[in-house]
Amino acid sequence: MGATKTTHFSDRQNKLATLAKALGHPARVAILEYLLKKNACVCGDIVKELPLAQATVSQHLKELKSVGIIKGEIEGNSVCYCIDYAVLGDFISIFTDFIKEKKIIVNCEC
Amino acid sequence: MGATKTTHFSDRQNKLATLAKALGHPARVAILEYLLKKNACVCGDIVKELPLAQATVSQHLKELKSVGIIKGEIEGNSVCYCIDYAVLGDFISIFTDFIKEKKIIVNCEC
DNA sequence: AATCAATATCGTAATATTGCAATATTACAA
DNA sequence: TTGTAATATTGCAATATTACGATATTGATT
Repeated sequence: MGATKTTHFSDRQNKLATLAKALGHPARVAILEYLLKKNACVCGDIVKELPLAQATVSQHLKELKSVGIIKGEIEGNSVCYCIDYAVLGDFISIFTDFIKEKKIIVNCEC
Repeated sequence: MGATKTTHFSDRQNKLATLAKALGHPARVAILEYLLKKNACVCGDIVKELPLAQATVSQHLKELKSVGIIKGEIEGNSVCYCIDYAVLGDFISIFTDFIKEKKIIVNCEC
């Protein structure tokens, strides 16, 4: 085994899990944090910002890109990354929905 | 390698990553969803609810417990799980803060 | 005490993730 | 066109995760 069983879960559950997983590494949190602050920036700046090798950062960027939460645009020699706010917004609303199902009056029976 | 480098990231980044990671599996999303709906329930019910073997569910519960987002209380020979709303609330506020740093006027320069 | 039911833990196989050096690729500059 | 700077990709080693059968543990029941 080792592979996640996704087929038996709902699309919504899988989607939330996939996006949460993308946030599930401090380097990727740091990348997003930086992009949220700068709004957009060149890959090289991200590499300089992080305590990881260029190859590793590139891999994390790829992962964030594959989930759709960021996008990169080639600018001559370099690549400018920015957050895809549509996807991030989607994530936030799924997460918000998820949380909203909770009963307001918190009264754990156990 | 294979181990995440946490030392060079901030506590806040690591915390957010850790909690996001806990949500990064559809089974754990499903467990939390169920607990949010039921407010509290016995382990056996969760096992019945999920398309996974008892041992696997137990492992996922352990992971959620280790992050603190749920807690289990022994009730005779069964265990009643519920969400720790303090921790979940903490998570939500960290996430909200994280998001709030974004510039409202979204205008990607790339 | 013996058994049963519920849950946790162990052991292990399959797969995924993390990290990096080395190398490839690409666009620009000289 | 040769070189250089910026990114991406490849290949690989170390470690983590996922999944589950088997077994242990614990409380309840007989």
